Amino acid sequence: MLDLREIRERREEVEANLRNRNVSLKLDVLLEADEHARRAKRELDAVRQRRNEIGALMQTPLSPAERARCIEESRRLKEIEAELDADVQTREKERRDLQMAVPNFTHPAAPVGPDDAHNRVLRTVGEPARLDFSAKDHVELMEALDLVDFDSGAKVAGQKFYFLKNEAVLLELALVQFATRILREEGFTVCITPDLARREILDGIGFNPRGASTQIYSVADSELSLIATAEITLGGMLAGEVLEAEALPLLFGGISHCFRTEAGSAGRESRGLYRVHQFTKVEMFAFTRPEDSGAMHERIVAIEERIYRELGVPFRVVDVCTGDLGAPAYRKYDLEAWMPGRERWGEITSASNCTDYQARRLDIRFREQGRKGTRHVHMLNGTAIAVSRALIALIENGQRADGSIRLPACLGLADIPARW
RNA sequence: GGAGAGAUGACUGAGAGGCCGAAAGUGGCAGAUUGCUAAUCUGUUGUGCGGGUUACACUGCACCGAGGGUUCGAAUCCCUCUCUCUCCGCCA
Repeated sequence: MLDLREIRERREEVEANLRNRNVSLKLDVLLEADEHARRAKRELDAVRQRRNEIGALMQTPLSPAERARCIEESRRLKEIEAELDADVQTREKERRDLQMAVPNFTHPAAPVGPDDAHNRVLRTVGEPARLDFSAKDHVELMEALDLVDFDSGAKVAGQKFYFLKNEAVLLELALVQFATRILREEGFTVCITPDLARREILDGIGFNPRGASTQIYSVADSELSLIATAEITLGGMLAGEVLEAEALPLLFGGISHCFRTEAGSAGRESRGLYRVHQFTKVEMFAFTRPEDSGAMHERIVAIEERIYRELGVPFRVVDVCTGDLGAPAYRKYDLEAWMPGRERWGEITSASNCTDYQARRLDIRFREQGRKGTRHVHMLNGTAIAVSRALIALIENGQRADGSIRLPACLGLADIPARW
């Protein structure tokens, strides 16, 4: 959410940003709604003022007749107030809905373009292995090695659910531990978070739990939804709090399951584990002072790079273009691993600097000595390890001609032996 | 799941229909002072949204967990919800 005053004052900039991001939204409509809401509020305040005056009068000595007149007027105003109040409510809601649709500002260096074809590759680490045999994809490999069972997943929970089995289970646990260890080394406070969260928290982070195209599963008859990422719970942790400047930056790691409906993405790049309804993820989250978020963003990507370097997976770092940024992100870097089975790069992590966009909504501020008032913190998130995607990268890159899978030493696991 | 207690400003904690945006203390900020690393004294110190001003000043409304209700008037009374604590039950 952007500040309304800022939208008013930086109108040109906001409109240019909407174009760059390919968001069709009429700012006029919002500004008009804002005008209406403020006018309605002014009228309401005037009525309330009068009623307060009457209240004060009632405390002074009055004749019974005057008294009766006051009560009468106040009663009458009360009805008007109720009407005006309802009007203010609806107008403010209108305004808020529109305001929420305005995406964050964009880092000036982010590439401009409508879709991911315009993402900029910043650097490539490692090289796609040249295999002297024809590469299999992870589905083929994992089914042959009895590491995954999609059929049973579908039977029990539906398409795009799966049972992870045998060495793949150890692999998931090892990956989670590996990432957790690194995050602790890097100074993160590591948490296992709830897998569900309240609607207002989802909203604050920028996920919409309702609507036709929602990515979010909601629990019927409750305010709860299954989280799509621990970004939601970690960001929500400090909702409504005022932090001390000296306490910043605050770094949290979160281990959680992630649930996604993947509405509308059927068939697209969805083979095997690439796009599933549930997976495990270790997430990084940072709360910083505004002036520190740029450097923190670089640091988060550096940690992601460290993780995948140690895992020995070839990857590249991509600066995501304006049209492909989510609404809250000011700038976003993705890591894309080489996936031999698909013979292309596939997203394995994502690091976003959301500046104060989420903090304003969640009301997370900080106070510092010598400065009046409080400011909103900047919030950043990044993937340490999304297990399902990491499995694809590890298994496809680790495959050998004999059908066995080589695993990186840092996980402390033996290679997975061939079964045929 | 059952019974009870509670939620007040950055924090502790009073307030029990109008004199309460809210005592007092702590902390923060500004100043005074003192021969010694801090004490003492004085002042000041909430947030949001409006109006107003070049900018201040000034000013209106709202906010005492959230949402409703009663009342001319609610932090205070009633209802619902959320959360915290205590006890009992149940369970992993």
